[in-house]
Amino acid sequence: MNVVAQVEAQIKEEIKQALVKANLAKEEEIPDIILEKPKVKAHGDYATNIAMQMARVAKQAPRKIAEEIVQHLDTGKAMIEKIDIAGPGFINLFLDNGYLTKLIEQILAEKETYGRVNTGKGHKVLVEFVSANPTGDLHVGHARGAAYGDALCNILDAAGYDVSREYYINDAGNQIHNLALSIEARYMQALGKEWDMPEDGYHGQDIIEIGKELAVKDGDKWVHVPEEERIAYFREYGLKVELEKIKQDLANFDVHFDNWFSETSLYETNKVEATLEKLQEKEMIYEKDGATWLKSTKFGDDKDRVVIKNDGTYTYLTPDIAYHLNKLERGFETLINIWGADHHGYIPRMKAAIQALGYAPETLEVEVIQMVNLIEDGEKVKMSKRTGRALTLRQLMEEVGKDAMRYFFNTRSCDSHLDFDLDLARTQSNENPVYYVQYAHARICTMLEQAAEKGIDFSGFDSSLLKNEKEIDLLKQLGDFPKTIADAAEKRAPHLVTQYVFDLSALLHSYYNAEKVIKEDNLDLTKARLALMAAVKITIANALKLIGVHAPQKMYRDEE
RNA sequence: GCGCCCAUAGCUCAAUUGGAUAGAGCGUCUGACUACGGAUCAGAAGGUUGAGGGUUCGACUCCUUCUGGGCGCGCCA
Repeated sequence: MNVVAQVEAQIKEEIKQALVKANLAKEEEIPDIILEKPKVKAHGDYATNIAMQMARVAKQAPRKIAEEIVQHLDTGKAMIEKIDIAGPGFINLFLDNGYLTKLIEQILAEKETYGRVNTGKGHKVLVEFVSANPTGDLHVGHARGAAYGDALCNILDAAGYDVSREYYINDAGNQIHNLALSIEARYMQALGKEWDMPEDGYHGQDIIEIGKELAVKDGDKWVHVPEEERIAYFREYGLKVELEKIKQDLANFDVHFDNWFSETSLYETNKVEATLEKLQEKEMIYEKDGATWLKSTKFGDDKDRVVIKNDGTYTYLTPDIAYHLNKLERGFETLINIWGADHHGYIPRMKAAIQALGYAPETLEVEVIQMVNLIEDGEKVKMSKRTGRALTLRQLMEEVGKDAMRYFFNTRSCDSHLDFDLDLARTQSNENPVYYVQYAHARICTMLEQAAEKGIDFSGFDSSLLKNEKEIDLLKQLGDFPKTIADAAEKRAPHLVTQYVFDLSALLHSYYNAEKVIKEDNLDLTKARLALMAAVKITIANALKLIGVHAPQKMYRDEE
């Protein structure tokens, strides 16, 4: 446990004891005491609203309760220097911040593990994300999902969850057939033949390339084989090429999956039939109008859903239920799915299916990523994979860069719709806040390097010399890191980490401009400050790693 | 028509999940090293949190009605 958490726990305990000693409540009547960090410094290091919360139980005015608490509080044990009662009954606590300096030793010792907590307690979580159909390039929306999903996984891992990342490949359905037909058309066109694209074909540039590629490689070989054989080959070929591209793009984006799960494999291992049998046993499916239906209305869905059509084939839902059952059978306790907003209507039926199989509804959590609007020349660009008018992840990486993208997507909470101004991203990428944070890291590297050149290190430093306000602010922020991780994990909100590291960087820059770290006339102070800098450096790097952003030793600026 | 999401500074977004004076970036304006990197810093201006009603000590946050926008609503995937 880190020193900050220890101090907070101690304060909470002392407040609890004070309530008991003042005869305001029995120990078991006291709710969890919440310590808040006030926005305004005049309100202390911590504030608690416990007096207001206890007003009903104790049947007294909040301010009166607050006074009682203050009188009975053991300020020595809780390291409290001063207490105020303010407003309707807030208790503001001003701490002796001496304990904070111990943080530096802790951070320097823990290094890249600093910040890790164990609120997850080894809970097994499967996060499924991106899962785009292998029928074309990943676009901006997928990039957002990938950036969010990967950061979330990193954070869950840092919070002590046992996380797996998975990509579900829809390689069995109709859309793959359309892919094959689209490739066929492009292939024929590449050979100079008149050939119409299929109704629901994929019009992307990448498919045109595949058609050309095949024409060059195999000539007109596929014109002369039976259609069935040709389509089968194009299907397999297209799938392989598209999937490889997706894997490569994601790897370049620094997103790595533990498992690529193929829909086809569900059929090969008869999982779909087994799932239907299980639903049958539980009497969760029935027949009507020649089709088989899932009783999803039993679990809050609008209507029951077809699982076997009257032509005997499955709907999209059926293998998907089998897939989710398979996840659960592999021992995952919580399933987190990250879906685009255009699939949100699908959530109730999937949750219903989970319950129909006998699992609690909370087992499946769906995080919905809102749409990304692309703005170019001040106008919204309508994105569509079908028409091929989409900005791809790859293009975006070439123009903006991985770090800026991953940082940008994780400054927003995932349920906000957001506009991505392409012109802004192109022309002002140097104004992107990611450089601000990276610069803070690089600055510290430079300082440490220069100190080393002068033969100064921070061995035997005395952290109690760090007393000025900006140093205390930095220390407090450093101490907040573990809690930020726990918070971000619990709320599935990586943007809290991004905000955290931005704030830490702002404090660093401010400090840097106000105080000189390397003071050759004061070696003791220099050592202490260098140690602080090293601790900030570690923390920035750890935070950036969670978001998937590189922490550079030096900053290079592109020359115009 | 029904369901989900959203509406906060000129623009893009936050807000410790019900807390005190709603904060950042960009943009605008004023300042700062012959100094460890100026991709920085110090400061200013900018708000009836879409509108109305309710809940309570206290509301951007919860409930309700309305307005505006996005996305869904198939025996498609």
